[in-house]
Amino acid sequence: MSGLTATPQPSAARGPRRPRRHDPGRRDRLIDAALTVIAERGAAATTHREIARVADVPLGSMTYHFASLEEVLIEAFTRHADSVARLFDERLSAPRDREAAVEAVIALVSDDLLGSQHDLVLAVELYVAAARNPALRAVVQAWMARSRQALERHFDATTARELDALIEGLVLHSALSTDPMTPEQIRHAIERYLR
Amino acid sequence: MSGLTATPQPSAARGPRRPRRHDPGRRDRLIDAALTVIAERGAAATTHREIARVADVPLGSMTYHFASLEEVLIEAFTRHADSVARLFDERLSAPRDREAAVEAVIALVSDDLLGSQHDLVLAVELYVAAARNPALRAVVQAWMARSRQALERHFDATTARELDALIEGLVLHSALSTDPMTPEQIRHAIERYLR
DNA sequence: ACAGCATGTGTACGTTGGTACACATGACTC
DNA sequence: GAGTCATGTGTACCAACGTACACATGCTGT
Repeated sequence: MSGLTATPQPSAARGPRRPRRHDPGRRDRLIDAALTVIAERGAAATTHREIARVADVPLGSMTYHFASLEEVLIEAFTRHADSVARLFDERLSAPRDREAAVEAVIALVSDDLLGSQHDLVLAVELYVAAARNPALRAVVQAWMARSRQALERHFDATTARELDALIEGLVLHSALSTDPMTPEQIRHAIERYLR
Repeated sequence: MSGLTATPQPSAARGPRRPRRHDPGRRDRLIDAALTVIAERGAAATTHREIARVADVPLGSMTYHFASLEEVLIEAFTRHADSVARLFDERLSAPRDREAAVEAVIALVSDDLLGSQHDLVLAVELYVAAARNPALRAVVQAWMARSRQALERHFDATTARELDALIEGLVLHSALSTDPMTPEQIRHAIERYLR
């Protein structure tokens, strides 16, 4: 252990020697692993080592692919925001009239947003992280703008903004409550607002 | 520095020797300092040392007054939730009719909740922390229940719950937006919902 | 006045984390 | 088929942290 020449153990000391090589797309997998870790432990408790463990790559791989931990977080949250925004786009591109649009919003909240504790935690994690990181604040801005834009396919700008806020509140309260709102309650709230 | 007998420097080495003594209420001050640190750096980045620095007490004082860092966080968030809940109670105890109650809600959001970036960040920090800590989840539950109860002085239970969610969404979106909602916009959203 | 004990203080210890970096290797080019 | 270099890997270093703990001190009741 003199620091030089390292004696890399004769292939069967600790752990089953890692023969891994040629792993294209590893960077992508690392970003996905980062999202898993963020959802499980929180963004602030997310470490190079834990991401590497989840993705089953050596620690050194993290510093090779990312200049800093912050870069990992930004890429991960950007990917997450993109995928949720895509949900909004898809749900709201189908409806042809306002009534169908209302149903689409209800389905979006009940099925997509409330369906996944994972996504929900990621959203709140992003909000907190954004409170202190301008780059992440930009990610949140872009996400919100895209959501509103999707809603504006069917509602005027003011309604879209207010509805977006209502959705946020409903989802957040349901997520944190031991007694989350049922789909019927979600429907009631949204219909009452849009009536 | 042999570990024993400590040689406490002759009163003018590093820092102006600390003659402090007899500080009743220090525990309270530490909890307030903790809230300051949480708002500034985030709950996950809150450390014994930073709280002690802010409160201007030695590190050892933290471990004397609190069994663990988690205990500090729980006490701090509990205090915060209490003080916000008190705001709800006060704002909603005055109105004598529904119209006045609507005005009270608008004032509560515009003046109290949106007025302080500090409180707002604390709320989101609490939500994230609660996602992984059952004791904090209980704090959130109690807080939400109390808010709803205050609203139920003037609105039926369903309306109270939905209104509470709407308030949450409005506040959160405003907090994170580079283009926060104006008091007029807040009024519009709440009146539209309660109309 | 004095003993006892709650309160206050300084420092050490073991752990974990971000990052740096020297070295290894195999895919690709020509 | 050889050489180059992007990619991959192991480990070291230093800083920061939670916590433990030995020691100091003066308020308290008697």
